[in-house]
Amino acid sequence: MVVRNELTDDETDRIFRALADATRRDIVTRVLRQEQSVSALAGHYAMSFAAVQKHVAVLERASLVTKQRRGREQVVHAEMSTLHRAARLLESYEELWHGRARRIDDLLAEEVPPGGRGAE
Amino acid sequence: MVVRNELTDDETDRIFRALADATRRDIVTRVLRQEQSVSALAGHYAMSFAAVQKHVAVLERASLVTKQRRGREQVVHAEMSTLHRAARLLESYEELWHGRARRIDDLLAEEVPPGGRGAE
DNA sequence: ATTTCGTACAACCATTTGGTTGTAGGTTAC
DNA sequence: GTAACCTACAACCAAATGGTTGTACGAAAT
Repeated sequence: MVVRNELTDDETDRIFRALADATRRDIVTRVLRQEQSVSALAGHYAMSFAAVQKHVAVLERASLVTKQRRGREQVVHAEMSTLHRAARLLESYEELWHGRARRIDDLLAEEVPPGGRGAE
Repeated sequence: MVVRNELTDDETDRIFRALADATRRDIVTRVLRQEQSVSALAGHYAMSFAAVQKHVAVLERASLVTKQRRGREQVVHAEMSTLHRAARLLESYEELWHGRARRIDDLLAEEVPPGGRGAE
């Protein structure tokens, strides 16, 4: 299987949206430590089983977790590669910022290249 | 000023939710490269000025950017520390995974002697 | 002074989200 | 077989999201 290292906008949307909820982040940390069935996960939260199931589904659509049947249980485990790629994306933002100092030198040297307004 | 290195659930919610939109991520990368006024930013997108203004407000509430008045413009610049802390959070998930075979309890028992790793 | 520019904000709308309950199907246990 | 358990999914609801237009106000340019 070919593993692209870059994320599409949609994939990134789903990943960050999935991580933008404390319950889902908690689910992620739990299954990072140890994979668990959906109902085992549900036992930890003060909400219905169906609600937890939905949260898992959101994480699954974001490829942050996968499910695997085992008997009558569905075992949830973390998908590290996705988490890693999200981390790399944020790190690339940091790199972008660190490269900003160089750009400022250029600006000072050149003082606003002509035609700066139009493009893109 | 004391800079907590950990994020509350609410802060983390806001950060990831803010990043879960392609337009807002693009705004972040633009102001990471170079700070820009809100209207300059708005010029880059096929949506109303008010919509862009709202996106900036979402990023601002997440502390991913700050605004600074300059003349009649409001200049948006990136808040690296927040981006960095989000990146660190994801990295801590990765560390969690790498250490998952070990007993976490031992780590917790030993960690953080009072005053140990406070300010940054 | 008047106009123009950049911003702020309210009101409105369609869609999505995060929760609920209820129903149904497949597995394991008795 | 029957009961109990785990999961799936639909229907429903309140609240949040992402967009719009319109109005208003301060700063700058004329």
